Amino acid sequence: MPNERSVGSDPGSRDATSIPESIDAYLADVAAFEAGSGTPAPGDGKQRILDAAAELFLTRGYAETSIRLIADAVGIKPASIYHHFTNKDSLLTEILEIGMLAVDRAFDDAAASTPPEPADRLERHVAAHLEALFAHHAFTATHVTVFPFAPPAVRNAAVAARDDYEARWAELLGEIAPQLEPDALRIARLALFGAMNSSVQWFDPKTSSTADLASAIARTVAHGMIPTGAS
Amino acid sequence: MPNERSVGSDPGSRDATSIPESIDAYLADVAAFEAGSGTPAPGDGKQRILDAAAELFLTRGYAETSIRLIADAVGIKPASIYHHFTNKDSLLTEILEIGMLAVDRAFDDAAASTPPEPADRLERHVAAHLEALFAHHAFTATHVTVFPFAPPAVRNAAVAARDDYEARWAELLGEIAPQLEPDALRIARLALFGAMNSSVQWFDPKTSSTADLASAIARTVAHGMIPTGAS
DNA sequence: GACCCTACCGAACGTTCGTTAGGGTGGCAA
DNA sequence: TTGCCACCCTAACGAACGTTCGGTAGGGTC
Repeated sequence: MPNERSVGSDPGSRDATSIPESIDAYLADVAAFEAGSGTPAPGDGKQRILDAAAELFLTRGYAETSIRLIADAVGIKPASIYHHFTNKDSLLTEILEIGMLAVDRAFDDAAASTPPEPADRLERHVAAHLEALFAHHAFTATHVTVFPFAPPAVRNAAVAARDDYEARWAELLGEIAPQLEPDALRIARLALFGAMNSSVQWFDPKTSSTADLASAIARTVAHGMIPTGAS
Repeated sequence: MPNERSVGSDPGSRDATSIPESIDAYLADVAAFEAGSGTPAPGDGKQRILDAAAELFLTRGYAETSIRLIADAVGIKPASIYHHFTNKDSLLTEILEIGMLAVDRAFDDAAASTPPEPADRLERHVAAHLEALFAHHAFTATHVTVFPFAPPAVRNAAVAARDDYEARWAELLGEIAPQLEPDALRIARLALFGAMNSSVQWFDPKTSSTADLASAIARTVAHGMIPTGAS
């Protein structure tokens, strides 16, 4: 309920700062690209800017990444970026929205299938979050490390979607662990978020599988790392 | 056990804007360490620069915080900062060293007392880490959020001490949860770090006690958030 | 008084920043 | 053919950046 799904695939309207459509187009193009078609799609320039900027923002930081550096990475001149984005802030805003959309859809997919056991349900959602985190790594991980230092205007534009996503997790964990009090539940939720999101800084999806990571984290969170018996 | 001895005993500090921090112990150590040059360095002004810079780096980010902004916060002119620090990088380096020293000493204190139960031992160390995290908040939290985007030279200078601290935790958790395999142990350790350190972004030590936070996190990590059930 | 030292300042340096103005393509629609 | 439009360019703007330099006030030491 909290999240809005009325995206649609209508590429018609283009209101100066109308962003959701382009996000949808972006995700569609990414899916098409990953499906095998390596041909440069129309509107390719903007997405290449987004990709390069997200990667640079993530590795270097927002303020440390200049427009000129992004332009060099794409292979164009700095002024050309302003044909696709009104300013640097809007570039980061769009990246954050793409990342939020990715994890939100992953939550949808995980919620669609309903495992019986609470532990399995938790693990499925943890796996969905982590897979989205690394599948669209540059866009989702930006939420973890870059967001805290983003300009206030950018943070304010992204905070609503973030709150919605956290609310979905709060509801889920409330059902999974009904015995926990609200305070403990809130701490457990935020600690779980910290544990999962911190993995973008130390987990390499090329050496291990995200499924293994998800099961390890989910198992620890579900049953703890000390075998039952000790008080 | 927590090391907060000389908070307000001396009327030496005359300013109301500075955050009360017990960094004098650190400065004594630095003076003893650099005894070769023979410069005693009383350093009241330097201390205020460190406090203001740490707070600004933490809230705004490193690149986003200008030397002029730090100088304004302290009440001096930008050029005066270069009397105490060779450049901006060295300012961040020193802040990171102070933060690392704080958590490392907290680990020492926690290790000095040896509780019998693994769960109690874990909780004591979690509490020690979290208390250091919030007692020297601006200096320790900088390691969490600012470090990833610090200039490479600064990161390289701080990475050794960070590795040492992580190794101490790895040994501790290996003793607490000997049944876990190395891979699972590593993930559990890093996930625990992510959970604890993320609290600097959502926990307010003024509304709740860090001890409650520590027990909540430690209990979740030790026994999980799902009551004893089949996996 | 001569000398040194710490702490700070005013003024400026050269560089990089985000951003804008204006011009030139090539392709597609009429 | 003409006109438009998406796209990218060169060139430059003012502002802010980290940093340096020469200088000064004050205090301690012989």
